[in-house]
Amino acid sequence: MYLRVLAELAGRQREITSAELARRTGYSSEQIRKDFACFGALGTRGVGYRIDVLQRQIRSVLGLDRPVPAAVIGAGNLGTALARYSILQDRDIQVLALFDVDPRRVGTEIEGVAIHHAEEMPSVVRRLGIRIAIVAVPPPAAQGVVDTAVEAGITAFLNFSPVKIQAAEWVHIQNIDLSLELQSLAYYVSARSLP
Amino acid sequence: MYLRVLAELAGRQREITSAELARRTGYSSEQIRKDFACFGALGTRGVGYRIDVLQRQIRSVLGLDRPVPAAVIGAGNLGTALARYSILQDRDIQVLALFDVDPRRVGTEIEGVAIHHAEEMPSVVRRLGIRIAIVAVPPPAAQGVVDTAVEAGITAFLNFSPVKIQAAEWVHIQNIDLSLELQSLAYYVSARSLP
DNA sequence: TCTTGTGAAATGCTTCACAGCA
DNA sequence: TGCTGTGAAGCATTTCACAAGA
Repeated sequence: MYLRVLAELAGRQREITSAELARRTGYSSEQIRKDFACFGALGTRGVGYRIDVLQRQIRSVLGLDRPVPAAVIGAGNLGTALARYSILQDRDIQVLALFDVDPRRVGTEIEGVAIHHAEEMPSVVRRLGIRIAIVAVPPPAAQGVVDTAVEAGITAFLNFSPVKIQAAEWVHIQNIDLSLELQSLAYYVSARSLP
Repeated sequence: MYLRVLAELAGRQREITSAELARRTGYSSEQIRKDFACFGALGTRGVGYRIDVLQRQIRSVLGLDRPVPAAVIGAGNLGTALARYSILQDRDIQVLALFDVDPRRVGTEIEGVAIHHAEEMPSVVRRLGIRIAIVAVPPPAAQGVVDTAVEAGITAFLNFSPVKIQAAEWVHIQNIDLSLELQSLAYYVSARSLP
């Protein structure tokens, strides 16, 4: 979030105060100063933080100082949409491959990125240096593709399947559960008691 | 999450203990008992909670005791995929309409659900009783479509645009920021220091 | 004078421990 | 005996308040 706000400001000014960042992000200024202190960024009292230094430092902490090769597993509706989204929007995470098991999809491409058969994962992952996988397969297939991907050397996952995936503790799995998000929305619908 | 686990168990058994739910969800048993106490569910000491009572009670608290009509705003790649996903997967949240401004899309349909022009939002929302909107439009358009939707009477949003949306405090906006999720993944990629 | 950097206080959340009931 | 229900304790996070430095 800091990177996003800083990118907007980068051309216009050289420094930014924690108070101004607070206004733009919605976090408190103390929180921001604590965060920055935590990853070693230091500001100038009476002035603020240098934007370019901050950007470099945050990128370095997040591991975004070079592009990170990624793959999308599952080239159905959601997988395809996510691939398009990531390819076009994100410069830091580069989607270099898709995987699927459907022979009608394998061999085609999305925005110039090839769809490989899931069995080719080990070789393709190694060849392209892929480090991140976005999982968008049907729930019953999720555990299996993650197992395969872990064996191929991937340790970071963004999982869209609504299932709890088991993996070694050094594997990071970040879940986005659309069903859960949708259902929890119902709670906030006002006037539920109306006819 | 409780509903998902309970649905799996519903046929097989009548009661469930907080300890067993803890095993299946990953939350602690005390947490679960506190949650259940909080929304008025009560179990039987020595036995556990009745699954059917629990389901009814959770649905009632969440406002899922009847289907909730919803719409998807933005029928691009992501919007279309989300619509398909919601229509097919979710029985509690019913996507009854899509909205877009592109005349090539307006008038067509996705899985039998019509794509309307965004200008028709007020009348369509009123006619179909829509209470939830899933926002999947380009960032610059997000604030505008939310304003329109709020005026049409929608108070709950699931926003996929990477922008902070301003709205009255009685409007609930839940954000899913794919860029942020992706970028934060980079942090968990192991061996960042390798060549 | 303005803003950082940070211990201390306050607040919120989770876990513990056990009384109470079927 | 087994499991719920819940105050109390422990732990974590956030906010406050202010000293220190440009």
